[in-house]
Amino acid sequence: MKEMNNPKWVPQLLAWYDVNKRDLPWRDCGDPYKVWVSEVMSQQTRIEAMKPYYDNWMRLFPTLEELAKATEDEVVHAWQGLGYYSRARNLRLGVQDVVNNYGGVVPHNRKDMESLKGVGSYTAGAVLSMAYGEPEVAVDGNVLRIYARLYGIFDDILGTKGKKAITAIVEDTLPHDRPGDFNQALMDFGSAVCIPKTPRCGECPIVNTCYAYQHNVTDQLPVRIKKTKVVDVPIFVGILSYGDYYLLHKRPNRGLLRSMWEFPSVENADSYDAAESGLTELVGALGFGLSLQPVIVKELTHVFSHRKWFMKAFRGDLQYTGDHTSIETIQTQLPKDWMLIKREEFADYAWAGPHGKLTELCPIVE
DNA sequence: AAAGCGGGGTT
DNA sequence: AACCCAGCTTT
Repeated sequence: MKEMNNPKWVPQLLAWYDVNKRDLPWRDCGDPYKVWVSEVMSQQTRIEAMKPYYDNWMRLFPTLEELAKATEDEVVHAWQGLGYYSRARNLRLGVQDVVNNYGGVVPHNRKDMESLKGVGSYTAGAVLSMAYGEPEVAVDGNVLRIYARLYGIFDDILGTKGKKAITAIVEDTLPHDRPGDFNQALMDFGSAVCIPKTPRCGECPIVNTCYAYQHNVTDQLPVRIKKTKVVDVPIFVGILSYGDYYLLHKRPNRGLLRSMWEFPSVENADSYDAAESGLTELVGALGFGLSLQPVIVKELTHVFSHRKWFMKAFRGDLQYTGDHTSIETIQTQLPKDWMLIKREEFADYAWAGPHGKLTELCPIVE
């Protein structure tokens, strides 16, 4: 085994953790499934935001086997509102892999762990160290920030070079007697003391060995260079009803908010008239005529990581242009990615982000 | 190496 | 309005 460097800040951080650690339901439970779920839910997400989802998830899918049996629609529905829905789909696939090919036992080594869907370098290290006590690092945004400051790393921590440089130091400083506690100590420390904007150096237990503090460059570290451009997208939305039923569309099985339900919409239309003809064409292909009311009933803006929706919602009434027939018959004749449902059934489906907020414009049916 | 993928709290 | 969060996958 490689010789381990154990600088004095490591036991100091562990001592801080022993006093200040957060009490979290998946912590110190020794259950790799619970740790796995919590780690995936935490990706790019604050702990406070995912906690209620975690509790609900464990009620719905308490074990690997229960989750493996669930449908994709069920897991996405349980994930609704949390974002990055591929996490839910991949978690289900990864768990199925473990049940089918690993005898239901989460792997104990990094190679097998990282082969599971949705499990990357960070999540593998987190699960292995926290659930099994394996000496594996878990390098996330907190760790990159903390080490950049502690060791004066001026490489871009979002780039490959910076991440590799820091990972090498983390591997060198990982205490093999308490790897799980150490990784979690870095998370809690990064969330409470060594925070992104203005680090609380006044209450930091390891300032005496911090490069950024000693050299007075805490305002320069870490270096993060990001270049995401947010594209503006105007969207006209039709809240279209046929009697007590609303017409909904399932987004395609690729791209943003894939396979989630939305009200019929037209992107990038530059006028009401263009939107009206777009919606008329959509429902026309289903056998409906449309009377759209030219009054905006709701206007809202929704920001994603790489685009921004400017939504204008209108009401409309549908007329069936085919032979007079029952609602049940019309429903069966619709393509798979369209449906007519009542307001009271809305809660049974996963809504495409901001479309869920438009449901409040629909009358309550008791 | 860069882009795609959500939503919400903080500054 | 910018920043950033217990990142991973696809291109």
